[in-house]
Amino acid sequence: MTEQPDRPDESDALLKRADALLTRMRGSGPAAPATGARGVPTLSEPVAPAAAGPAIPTLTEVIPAERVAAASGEVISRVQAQNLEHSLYQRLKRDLDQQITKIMQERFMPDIGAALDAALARISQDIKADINGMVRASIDETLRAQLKNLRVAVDARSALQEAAAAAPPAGAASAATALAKSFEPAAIESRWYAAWEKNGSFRAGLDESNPRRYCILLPPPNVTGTLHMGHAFQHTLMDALTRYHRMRGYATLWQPGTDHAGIATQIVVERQLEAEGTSRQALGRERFIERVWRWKEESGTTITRQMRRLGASCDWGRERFTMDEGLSAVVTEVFVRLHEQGLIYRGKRLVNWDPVLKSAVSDLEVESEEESGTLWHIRYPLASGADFMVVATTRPETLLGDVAVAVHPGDLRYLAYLGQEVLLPLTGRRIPVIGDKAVDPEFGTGCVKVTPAHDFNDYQMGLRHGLEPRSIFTLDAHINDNAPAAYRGLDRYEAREKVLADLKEQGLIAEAVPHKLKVPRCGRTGAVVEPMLTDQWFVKMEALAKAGLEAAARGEVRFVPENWTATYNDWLNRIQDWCISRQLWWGHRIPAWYDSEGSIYVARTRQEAQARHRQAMLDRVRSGGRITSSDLKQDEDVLDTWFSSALWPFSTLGWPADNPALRMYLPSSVLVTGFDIIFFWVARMVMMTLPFTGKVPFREVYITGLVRDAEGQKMSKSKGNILDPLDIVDGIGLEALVEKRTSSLLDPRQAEGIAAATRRQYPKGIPAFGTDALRFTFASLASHGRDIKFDLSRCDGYRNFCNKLWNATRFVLMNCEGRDTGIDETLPLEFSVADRWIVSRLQRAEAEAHRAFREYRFDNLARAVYELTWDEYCDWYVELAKAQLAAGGDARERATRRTLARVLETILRLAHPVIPFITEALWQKVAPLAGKPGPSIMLARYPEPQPEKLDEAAERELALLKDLTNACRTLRAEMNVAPSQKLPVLIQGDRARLAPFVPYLVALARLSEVVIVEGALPAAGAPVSIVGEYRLMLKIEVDMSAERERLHKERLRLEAEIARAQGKLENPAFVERAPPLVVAQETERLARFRATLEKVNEQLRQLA
RNA sequence: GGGUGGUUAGCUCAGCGGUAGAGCACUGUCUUCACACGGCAGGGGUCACUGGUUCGAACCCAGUACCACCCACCA
Repeated sequence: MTEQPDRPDESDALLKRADALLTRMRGSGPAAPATGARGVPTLSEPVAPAAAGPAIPTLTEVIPAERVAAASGEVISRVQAQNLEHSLYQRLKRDLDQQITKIMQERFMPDIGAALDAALARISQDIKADINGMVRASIDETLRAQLKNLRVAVDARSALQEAAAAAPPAGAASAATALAKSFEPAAIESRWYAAWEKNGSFRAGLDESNPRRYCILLPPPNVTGTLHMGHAFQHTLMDALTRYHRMRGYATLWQPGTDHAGIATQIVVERQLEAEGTSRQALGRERFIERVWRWKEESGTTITRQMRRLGASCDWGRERFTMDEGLSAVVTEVFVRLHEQGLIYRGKRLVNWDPVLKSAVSDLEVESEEESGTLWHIRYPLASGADFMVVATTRPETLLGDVAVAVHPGDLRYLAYLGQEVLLPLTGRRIPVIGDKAVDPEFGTGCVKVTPAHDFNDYQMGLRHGLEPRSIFTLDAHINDNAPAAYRGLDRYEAREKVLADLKEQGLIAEAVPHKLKVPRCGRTGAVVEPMLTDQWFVKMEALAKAGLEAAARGEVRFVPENWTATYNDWLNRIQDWCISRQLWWGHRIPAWYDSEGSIYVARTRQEAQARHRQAMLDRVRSGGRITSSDLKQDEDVLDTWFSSALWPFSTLGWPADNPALRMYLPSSVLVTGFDIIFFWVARMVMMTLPFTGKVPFREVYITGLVRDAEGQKMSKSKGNILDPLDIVDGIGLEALVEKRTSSLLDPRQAEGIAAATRRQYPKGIPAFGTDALRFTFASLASHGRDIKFDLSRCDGYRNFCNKLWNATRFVLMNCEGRDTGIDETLPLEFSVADRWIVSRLQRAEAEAHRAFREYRFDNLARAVYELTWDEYCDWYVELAKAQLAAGGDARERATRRTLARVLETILRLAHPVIPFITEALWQKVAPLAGKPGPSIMLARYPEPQPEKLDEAAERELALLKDLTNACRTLRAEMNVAPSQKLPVLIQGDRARLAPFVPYLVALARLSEVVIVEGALPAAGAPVSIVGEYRLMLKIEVDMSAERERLHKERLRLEAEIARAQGKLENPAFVERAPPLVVAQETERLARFRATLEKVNEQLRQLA
């Protein structure tokens, strides 16, 4: 540090002198002619490319021919391109450096002197900078041109595989094989998933002697569906949980399967038929169902194939489908039993009716959206002719079905009209005016038209007043014959127009005010739902719901996060009977048969129903009645899809037959799902599983957030904002992405906007991140109680993490393969503070991982693994290990290698549940070095924390070393010391304590020398630097925190004492005895405590 | 109308009584021999607002505003 040759003013002066020298030399020197026309540049002249002496080599000169050939024939990945660029860059740079040096040496007289040398150093820097720019530009341009010319591979996957094939085979048995420079996920993923599945690693544990059992039921996706981000997210969590417990030695089952998804699937197939110019009606029921089955066979494997790509470790051998024979039998069995218990009944009720689908739908399937409409005020003339009553309605067409006008019984305005009749306009019918408390006198006119057949409230009102509902709609929502002839056959909206026009003509519309109203639409078809009186099957919910509530209250079913319990309870408390019949064709046919008189026989089979019928007829014959034919007709309807889903927890386990799986895995451990199906599915599973098995279906329900897009919008195909998880895994080009997003829009006019937004958001398409990076991202986003705005840039970070892990492994392999990693326990080992420290940190991370799994805090799990791996292992331990290995010493090196290998091996196991592929591939190579070779990481044990290995002393020492190192680095920066220069440092402190760090400090902070002094600081101006305040700072920190803690404890103690004293005071018995004294004492103590606090605070302020 | 959650760096989010954090983005610098998908150094915050509790509040309490979502619906 005695000289600073790089100071600008000095070197400028040097430069001028050098220029002068050169100018003189150019005139007479012998070097000039040799360079010909190019001439010799002066040092202060800008270096133009053409004048830079040797021509810059062209790309083809530098790239080995075979690589160019390889690159032009195939699509290369981004990483490969970068690697290529990087190596090119390095090579060009090296060549240029050499050339520059050579030119400098040849052209300039060696005796110009040291001054010129310094100037040369600077000028060559400038030249380098320029050349760097040119090289970058040239490479960039060339690569871009090259990429443009590349043929787009027909099959992206095969290209990927080719690319992967070029890399050394991952996980090969030979420990000597080198890893590729960067992590390339594709090959690893396909190789290992196949291996796991083939080896039966996912199979359910059916050993009943194992008391630890873990089971997750996969919420069955639609059989013909495709994987979306929500699935990928939840499956990641389920897979992590399953892998974690499997590695901990639990008997595990992740039960997969698919759902027949009645409405959704039927609609899809109907659309196909429509495109073919036919229809389900034309085909007939039987052929239509055949057709659906065919479609299921075709596309039913898509989603399970996609799940495999994500590494889902389900037991595929146990895969079930809700329409399988076995599961269908369970559905029938349950239906029959519920019917026998009187919990299923058939009846004519007002239900939500989808006029497009022509089926009933449950309340849950109806979604209300606010739309603007009009509130019409319509005059109903009194029958007496004396006056009008003005009713307000948003649905004027339903007046054709009115059976009364209602007012609030206490409404003084209309008191006189109660009991009178009004003349229903357009129909001439006379209907009564009734009083009902449900009418809000404040709203509208305070008069309500009552249409029991087409409104749920009116239906209830009708029941209360004994009014007969009058249906005016056909099942496809056209006016029926109950209405005046003029309206018959009109669609409901045409009817509205005509009714309004006719009323207007008769002067019966008093007012029309704009009004916001909620329009109920079917969640599936989007059609406006019509309340309709029809015959349907229902499940009585009251008793079932009560049992469900009690199970949660007893804690047998626990929600995580807990606040969802309230949602669950709330719904069960207000539950209505469940309409389970659907007028569809695709689904479980209701096991009920009718005879010609309409008597119902619910039975498991037609034979059973017929037997039942014969018995009934026999009874009737005996009592002298008539008999009907035994030609029974089965109910045409099918069951709500959710009926079979509700049975999933036991139907998949082979119920009602007793078997090991049923005994071991009911109740299952946890259900992982979104809040959107708490009602549809979660609650119903509890209610249906309890009565039939006496068990709850699952002990815990982990409710995940919903995956939304980067703007927080729900992802949906019709909005064109979907991300396909596999596109993140494999990558996708911009054009393909745009095509995908705009192909299935509800409104094709949006296409342009969506295409533009997509191009803006992903100008280069999506690069391939690999499954592990995607899974890690999901895990890191999975905090509680929040929806997930999926942000691709998070993926970036975790892809980098995978690469970091990959390269850390490369480092360990380079240093440990073929060397002594301390597997032979008899050889001496000498562990350093650093070794003990990283082991201690590892222990903490392990404890954190277990806690995270217990609490379903996958974000904390991800963070623990990330920070341990990157911030501790890579940033510090590996660097420290380099110093240790360089320092030499058998026992020390052995201990270092042993620690390097074992900690890494443990990290891999720790991370495996989240990032299964990369950990498996790396583990194959690392495990032997750690003395734990095995066929698969899946069979290795998950690390259990060993508290005895926590080493707080080592952690404190390392913290000190980190601080020292950082202080030295800061010092370097502040003193502006060039990276190539070494810096001597003097540290004041405890010699015995600091001495062990010296080698580390020298290596980590690029010091040339560390001197530790005790006592006084050296004189000012000495050629050393001082990191003297250092120890003092630490001391303050420690003292402050200790003091705080002491005060806090003291305060808690005093507060407790005061609370006790107050408790005594409130106790009359005590007050009688000796109250005043105690209070005085406690108050005084409190005052003293406050004074102490004041004092300490003052001290703290001063210190700060 | 009832309920739940949210508001912290440019963006996405952790933190939930004790010196404001991460990833991405940004600035500078470095082709060093695990990693440029990297290292090192850095900039960037009245933790929505107002009160209260506390020695101390992003954190606890009360209220306000705004944003989501769920449930029930007034025709």
